[in-house]
Amino acid sequence: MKTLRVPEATVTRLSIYSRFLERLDRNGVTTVSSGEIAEGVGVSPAQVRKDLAYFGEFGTRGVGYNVKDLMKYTLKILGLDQSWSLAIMGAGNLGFALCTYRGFNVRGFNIAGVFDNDPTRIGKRIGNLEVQALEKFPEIAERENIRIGVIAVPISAAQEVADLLVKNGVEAILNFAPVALNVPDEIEIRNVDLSVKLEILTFNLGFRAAQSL
Amino acid sequence: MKTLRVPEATVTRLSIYSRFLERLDRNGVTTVSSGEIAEGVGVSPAQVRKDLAYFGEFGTRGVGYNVKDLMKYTLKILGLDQSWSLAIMGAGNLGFALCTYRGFNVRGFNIAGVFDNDPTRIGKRIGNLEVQALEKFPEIAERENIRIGVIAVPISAAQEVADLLVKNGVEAILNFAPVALNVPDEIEIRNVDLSVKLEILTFNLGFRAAQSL
DNA sequence: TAACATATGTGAATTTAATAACATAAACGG
DNA sequence: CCGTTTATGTTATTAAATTCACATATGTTA
Repeated sequence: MKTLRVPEATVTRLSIYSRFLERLDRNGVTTVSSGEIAEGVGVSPAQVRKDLAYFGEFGTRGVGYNVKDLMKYTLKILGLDQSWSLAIMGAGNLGFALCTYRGFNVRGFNIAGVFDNDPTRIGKRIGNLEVQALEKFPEIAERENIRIGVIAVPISAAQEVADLLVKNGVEAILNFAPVALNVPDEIEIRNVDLSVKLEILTFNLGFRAAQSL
Repeated sequence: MKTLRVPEATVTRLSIYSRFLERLDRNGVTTVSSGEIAEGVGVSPAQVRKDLAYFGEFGTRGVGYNVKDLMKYTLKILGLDQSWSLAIMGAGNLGFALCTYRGFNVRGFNIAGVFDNDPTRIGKRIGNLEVQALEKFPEIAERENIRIGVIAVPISAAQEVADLLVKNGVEAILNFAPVALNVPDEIEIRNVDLSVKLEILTFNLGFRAAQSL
């Protein structure tokens, strides 16, 4: 098998293309060109074609791409032709927002449990979920086949929660705590840092000001 | 002036170094090496030095970096030696979580207003803030000198809100709606897409499974 | 004070990603 | 059925980012 490494930036864009295609499909658009996708998501047409080329030939020369088909292909590539069970670790404001975030359901993610260790939060309902004690995680993780954990706890608890996830068979972690977590190499982990992008903005605003002196 | 373009990845890491340095400082650490920073945030030592080199020489050969000093430098570079007033647009669950997110205050961001157009939300309190009607934005933006707007509204309202921000002098936008917004070139805009990173995880889990066949 | 250990700063080499350019294939019109 | 148009897929080119390697500077010890 020809195993060509796919750049993470390509996967990121694929996820964005995929959602754009879903929108086109909902709007009844049947055919789309790389140029239109590029325009819609803010990249170059060559980039779109190059990204898709990692995975095969999906278009028709002189015509473009069939929206429904390409949508399905992108979903398949991203592993979204199946449903994934998530656990949200932490039922604070961020955990709450993640539990109720529509975007996850739409893309086939199923929030199978919310966990916290704060007694005042345990038992509370979030939508049709009930906040569970952390101790319940092993049992529920097994029953619900939870392969992905989302960490939405304070920095001080993040490593401990990551350990709990790993110990109970979670294979991938999305970490919202602004700290580098220590996990075995075989665990997929990505961080989402809410203030980093804000600081890119302030950097650029300052930088621009400096350059116009 | 020598204007060397700074890669965005460098700025991203700088933000992460900066926070790591604050943590070291809180823990009473006074000196740190590029290797220790690298270890702490998960990059290579050469990367740390290269990143810092865009902005000057901050260390002492054979010794390392003074934690307090380097922390101040990184904050300065990121534009965080001043306070920035933000507006959170959208008082849904995500907007709520962002309003109460500690990480922003810690880094010098001041949430100067929360806005929504839903009458059932307007007037509600979030911490010491009161949700304001969207119509109040121009007045409050001017009074509070809001230069950064955070979009936490549904896709359907995102472009309209972006237009409102731009029209009222906002210079930078952090967009949580999973859609490419149209703004003038001089506006700094960055997107945070909560499901993209999850889909990188599912892609990798699937990819790994495919490779082990 | 000389030799050694340590860790920065940086130019060169390497790797990786993005862009451009173009050959190829499909559709259409006369 | 041939020429024209269009848009893909792919190769070549350019650009960018990362890693490497080492010269340089500092502190320490004998």
